Amino acid sequence: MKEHSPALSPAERYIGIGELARESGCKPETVRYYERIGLLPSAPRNEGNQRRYTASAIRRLTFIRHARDFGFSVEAVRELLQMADYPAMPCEEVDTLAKHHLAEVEARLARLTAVRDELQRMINQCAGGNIGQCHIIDVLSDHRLCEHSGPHGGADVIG
Amino acid sequence: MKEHSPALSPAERYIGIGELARESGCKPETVRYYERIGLLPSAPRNEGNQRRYTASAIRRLTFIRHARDFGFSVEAVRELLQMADYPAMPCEEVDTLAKHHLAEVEARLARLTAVRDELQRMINQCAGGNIGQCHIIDVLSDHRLCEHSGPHGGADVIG
DNA sequence: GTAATACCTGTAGCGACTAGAGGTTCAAGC
DNA sequence: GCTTGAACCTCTAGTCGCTACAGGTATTAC
Repeated sequence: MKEHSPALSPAERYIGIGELARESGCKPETVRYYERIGLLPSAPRNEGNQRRYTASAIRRLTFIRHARDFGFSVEAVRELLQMADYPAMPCEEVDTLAKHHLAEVEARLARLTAVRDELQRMINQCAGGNIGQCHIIDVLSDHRLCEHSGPHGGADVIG
Repeated sequence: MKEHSPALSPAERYIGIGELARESGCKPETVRYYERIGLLPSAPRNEGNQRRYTASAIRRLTFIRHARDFGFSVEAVRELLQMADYPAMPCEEVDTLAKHHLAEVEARLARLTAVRDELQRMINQCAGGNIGQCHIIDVLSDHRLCEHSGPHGGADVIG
């Protein structure tokens, strides 16, 4: 099938989902997923029902991908996208969102650092004998052997 | 209903799933989940079909909880538990597992640190005008504005 | 005896994708 | 025009490690 709109400038030529995915660094499945959850608008289709995209989709998807790389949740990205659509609005909310996210990242960093230190400590103290004498197993068996006696934060914080 | 075995020493008295959960710092649902996936052995039941536990279950669950707090995956915990069950074996494998996990934690730390720095940088550079001039939106729109130009590692690494 | 609490099973949901089945469309070469 | 293979389509289910709920039973305290 031919393209829907045959006369487009190079800047507005249509591309398929595969090329969009390559350009923006994600997979076609992910693009369809983002469309399904409303992060990307429903793409126009050609006569064969395949999605066609222009450069603006590449920009939007790159923005999404990049914000996700920064660890913003999909919901936060949704808000950021809405804000980015209104360039005349004050950027206070963007600032707040970013600062909130920074605080979360810093908290995770702190917990992850504590975990790293404790892991290092227990590995260093393992003398290499058998499991019965192994300090690693000891520490895992008994929380009191940790330097930092609080919980390390839960696995969700770590991984 | 009465307990199955009425004459137990204090060290071997049976407790219910709620007390086990409190003792080891997780929830009853999680305990049942661990049993279902085979991290905990099937608990014996009383005549009313309720799970009864002894102190050894508390120890095993505490071990699991603690290893999870360190960020070990459930599969890694499964291996650690198997190893802990054979105290006479050399602890090389435990060591390897722990070191492997440490390496992953360090990699995550590095990526998370890069994300924090970039977030800080973009927040600091935001002059507080409107969204059209907002550096935060700019950076998210254009990866080239990052100091570290590689991908930050994907959201899974972050959150 | 009764009421509150704890427990049971089974199923579905979370977040953010990812993978696969089973079918259609497109682009290129002959 | 025909064939082949890649790219695309939809829909569903799986990942990880729980968590929550519905609808029922058992235990415990008063």
